Amino acid sequence: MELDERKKAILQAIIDDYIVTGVPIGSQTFCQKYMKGLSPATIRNEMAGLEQMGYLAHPHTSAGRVPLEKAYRLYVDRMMRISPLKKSEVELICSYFAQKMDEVEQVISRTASVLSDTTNCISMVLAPQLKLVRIKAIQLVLVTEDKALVLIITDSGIIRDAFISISSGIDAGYLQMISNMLTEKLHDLSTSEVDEAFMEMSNSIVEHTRFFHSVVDALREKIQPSEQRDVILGGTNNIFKYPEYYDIRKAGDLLQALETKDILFKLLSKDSDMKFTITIGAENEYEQVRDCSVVTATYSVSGRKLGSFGVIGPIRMNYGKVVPILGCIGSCLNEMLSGIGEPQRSSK
Amino acid sequence: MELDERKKAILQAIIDDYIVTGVPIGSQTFCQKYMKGLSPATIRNEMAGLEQMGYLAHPHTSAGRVPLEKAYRLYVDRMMRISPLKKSEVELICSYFAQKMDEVEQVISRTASVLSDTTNCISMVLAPQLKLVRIKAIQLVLVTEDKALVLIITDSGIIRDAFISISSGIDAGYLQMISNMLTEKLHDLSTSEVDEAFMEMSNSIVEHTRFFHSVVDALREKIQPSEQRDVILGGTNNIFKYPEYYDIRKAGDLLQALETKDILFKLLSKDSDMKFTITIGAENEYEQVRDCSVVTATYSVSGRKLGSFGVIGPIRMNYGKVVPILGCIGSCLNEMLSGIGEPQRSSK
DNA sequence: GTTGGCACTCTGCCAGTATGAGTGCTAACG
DNA sequence: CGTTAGCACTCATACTGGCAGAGTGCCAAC
Repeated sequence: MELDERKKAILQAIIDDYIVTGVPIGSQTFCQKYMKGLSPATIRNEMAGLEQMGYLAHPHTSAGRVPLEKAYRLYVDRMMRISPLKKSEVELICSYFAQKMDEVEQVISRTASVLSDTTNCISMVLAPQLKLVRIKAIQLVLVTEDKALVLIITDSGIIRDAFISISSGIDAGYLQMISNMLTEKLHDLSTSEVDEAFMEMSNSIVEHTRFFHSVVDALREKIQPSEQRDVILGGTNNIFKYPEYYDIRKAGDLLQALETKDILFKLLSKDSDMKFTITIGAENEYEQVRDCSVVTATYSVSGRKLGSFGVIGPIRMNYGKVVPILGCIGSCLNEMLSGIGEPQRSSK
Repeated sequence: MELDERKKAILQAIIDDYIVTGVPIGSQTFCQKYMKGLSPATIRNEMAGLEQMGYLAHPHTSAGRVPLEKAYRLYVDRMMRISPLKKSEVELICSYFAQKMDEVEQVISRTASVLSDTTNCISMVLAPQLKLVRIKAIQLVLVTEDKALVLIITDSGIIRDAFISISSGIDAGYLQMISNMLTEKLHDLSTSEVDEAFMEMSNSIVEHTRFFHSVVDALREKIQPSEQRDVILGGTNNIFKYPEYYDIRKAGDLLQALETKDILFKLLSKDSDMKFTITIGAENEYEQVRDCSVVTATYSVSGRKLGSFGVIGPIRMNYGKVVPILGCIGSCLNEMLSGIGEPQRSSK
């Protein structure tokens, strides 16, 4: 059987309807709402065809039809109307970023909020991944007589800090010397190359090895990606808005699975060359999100991809709205982060 | 009617039972489980008395009895057996803190995890409140040519940092000068006194006022308590373990209410001179947690109260277990934080 | 190809009924 | 007088059959 134009139109209407109502639609209601020109019987025939082709199903004999994953796939690939956001929506999103934000963490957590608030889905954001940036400098600062701060300064504005304990007798001058040395050795290296550089160094430094090692350990730890630190989650309560999760066990299981962040990290780390990835239900690699859809996008600063973000929601999520929202938030992120990272014009 | 010894024993057994089962208990089952010596009829008489006194209720005529809040109040005040923790339980708790933790934030988030994991309740932790500590030093660090880091170093090991933008032309020496000046002026002030000190200073400093103001603003903001930053939440998924929250709306409403952190902050900020506070159901000041119980405790370092932590759970929570757990975690916290704050012995 | 008609199926809702858990009351017992 | 057995009563729960409504599939006619 062929998927002719009319079938396509019917399928699209069914999906559009199901996305907002969440209930199966029957031939009669369908005619009234979408195709007054045709009789229910005709629609029934067409629906039967679509069902045979694997696009639709009905939960039981006397129920209306619901779209299957194959239908959603077709929908997002070829039928979805990506309506540009309304001005008010864009303004709403921008307002989340209007506040002054100095630190990357703030931007990231703001992003999670705006994402979940505007899409009504669970949002996830992967913080900028250090492996993609280059080290600009290392700065050690004496804080108290037994404690120092290690600052890792990168070329994309991300700064990470770590406290280390020091034994007494180490003074600011010595710390500055170590800072200079580390900066010189590590300058312009990508963070994936530092381990090598450390190896090389440990041969040449013999003096003060204990102190040196504690600095290196701190650096290494902070540079490594960490699921717990790098993935943040937002709007988990949105799950309660969808009837498909009124079953408390389903809701609990999903939230439990997300809490470990393991899966989220993997979902967000998988890179693709697409601007957006949409993964529908069983297409998902991880069992725990097989009855969800996942939409992700990446953000970048001055052309370099730094991290990604996205939403998890029911399979009938409003793809046509989620996609432009991700787009808009992506641009905001880009702007915010380059604001933080790059030298700012001296305030006039 | 009098609350004689036998009535008390019966009431206690009913509460103990209800805490673990969560279902009303009838006279017959009660006899079999707890008082083989007496007949169900006798128990019925006693139960009727307890009901009249306001300790028990039955949901409908042919249901067993459930304890009322008045009963729980009596229970926690006078009948509860606070069993000391088993060795394995103490070890479990300690294991959460075994890992090396340099930063207060890490300790706090660890605390939330251990609390929720061991009590099966929702946990909340209030980070150390700066208003209770004294400033030891302010340190400005030049990070890049247009950005500096402001470090607030306190006498209890809490260090807070903030980035500020600077206009070019400010060098490390100048920053050091400002640092020294600020340290001198603010040294040994409690954070609630700094605003005054700022006022005083703004008169004497005329030069570089813009820069100076940005430092002061950053300081002020980081010192202020912030609900969003200072309260953290853990184990929200534990809510799904209790049948009383199988109603998805109740669960959603509670989680929604907690997410704003407003109430949590107030719950944890209310100080009392008790070691623990237990607030049962309607005793709670805030409507959103009126069908929960809240147990909180404070933690302190070297005798000074720094913050508090606690759990939110169903009214039938296992008070007898939660209390010693809070106690144990309190000691761990104390130890951890003084480890971070105080000068460490030079590693041998 | 489209449509009306019709028999069929299945869910959801309702009322009725049986069951069982648990109560309150009363009268009898030690 | 406290304790107990007996009994009538209440109410939630589960099951039943019946009925209405939504929707389908198929067939025959247009």
